[in-house]
Amino acid sequence: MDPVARRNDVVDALFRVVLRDGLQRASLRAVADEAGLNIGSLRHYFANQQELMSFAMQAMLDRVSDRLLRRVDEMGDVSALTREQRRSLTAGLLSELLPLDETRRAEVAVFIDFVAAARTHPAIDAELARRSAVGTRALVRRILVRMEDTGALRPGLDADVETERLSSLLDGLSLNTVLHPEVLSPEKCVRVLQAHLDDLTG
Amino acid sequence: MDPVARRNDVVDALFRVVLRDGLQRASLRAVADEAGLNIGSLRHYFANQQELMSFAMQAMLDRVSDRLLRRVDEMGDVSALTREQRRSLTAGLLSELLPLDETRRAEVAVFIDFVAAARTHPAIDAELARRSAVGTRALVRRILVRMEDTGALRPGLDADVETERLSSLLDGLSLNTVLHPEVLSPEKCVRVLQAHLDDLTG
DNA sequence: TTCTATTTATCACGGCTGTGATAAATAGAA
DNA sequence: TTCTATTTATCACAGCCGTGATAAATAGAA
Repeated sequence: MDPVARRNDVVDALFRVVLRDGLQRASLRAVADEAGLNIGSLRHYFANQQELMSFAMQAMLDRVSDRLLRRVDEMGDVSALTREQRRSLTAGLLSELLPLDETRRAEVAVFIDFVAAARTHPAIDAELARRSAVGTRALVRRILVRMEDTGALRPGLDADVETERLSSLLDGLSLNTVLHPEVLSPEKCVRVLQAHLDDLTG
Repeated sequence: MDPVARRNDVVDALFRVVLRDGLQRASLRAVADEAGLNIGSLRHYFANQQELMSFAMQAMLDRVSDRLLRRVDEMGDVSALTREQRRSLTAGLLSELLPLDETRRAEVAVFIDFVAAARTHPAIDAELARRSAVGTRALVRRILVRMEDTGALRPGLDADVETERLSSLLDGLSLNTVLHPEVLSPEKCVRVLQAHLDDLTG
């Protein structure tokens, strides 16, 4: 059996447990049960809890990152597009970070548990959580710079401030869509993002 | 001994534990130790874990709510103020929700653990978390409406969308300031909020 | 003082936790 | 087939958990 595939199976099981019962209940035994493995087998692939958690969090970040890169690849040559088309692509790219379907909703739910736990839980790598925040801001900043280069950005904006404003808005929208779906629906989530991008365009 | 004061002492101890070690480690024994009580004493004031958690979360919401109301009271007659003064008051009021000092930082840190756990943890009242989200939006909406009434709001804005945009921005800013202080400082947090309010003014 | 209600303090139980140690089963190469 | 390395499966241990039950101490009123 391919050990890489096995580890991914375990990570999938972990995500299901966290989504359903919360990170609190994601014990080694619970994850092993969910994966249909004996705890001994699980421990053969992950020496201890810390290793499993770090691997799982890294795997989640990789998945999101891969999806984003695939989006960028599919975009192709941007210079040949109209301003309207470019705006749509930008919105689509950032939407990749929002919990708009069940897959991304699960990801964000698990992610919230992870970053919240990273503040205090010894087995969860706080550095990984920090890197994801930095990564989001790097992406958002690149998008804003590109908008500015193509003249799509309203003049007189502070790049630092606008990067943080859009990044934190995305985080807040994700948080509320997942934790309070009856307060913030995915559709409204998109409308808010759209409104913000329109505002930046001026 | 005043039972009300005792319960508040316990809640304070709970907050300290959650801030330092996370909600995960806030067991009845740990909270009792932090409060300098025997677990038996603690259980005399709180029959079980669920009762303690609900009471603590309610207490936290009350504290924030009280601070907001006090702010509103101190504002007095708004109509006598200049536009600039009113803008400053608005920013100050909303800043009450941001983790700008150690007190509010602790509150937000505890709050994050609570709302995240509310999604799955049986002992934590999810309805309370929902109400706090609804409450924030009611406050933000009232502020936006008041701005519109005094002509301080840029025309052509969708109230629903702007309410959610500002609310989620506040949530995102709070989240990142607490979880990634090296990425988002309290000072930058304020600057971002200020920029957003300026944007709404037009 | 005596009685009563409040408050504080222990003990015990079953259950779950991560993990060390070790045995059993399986698969693949020689 | 035989040997070896991988994979799977158990057992045990110390530690923490919430909670039920009950005893001890304290305070305040009669």
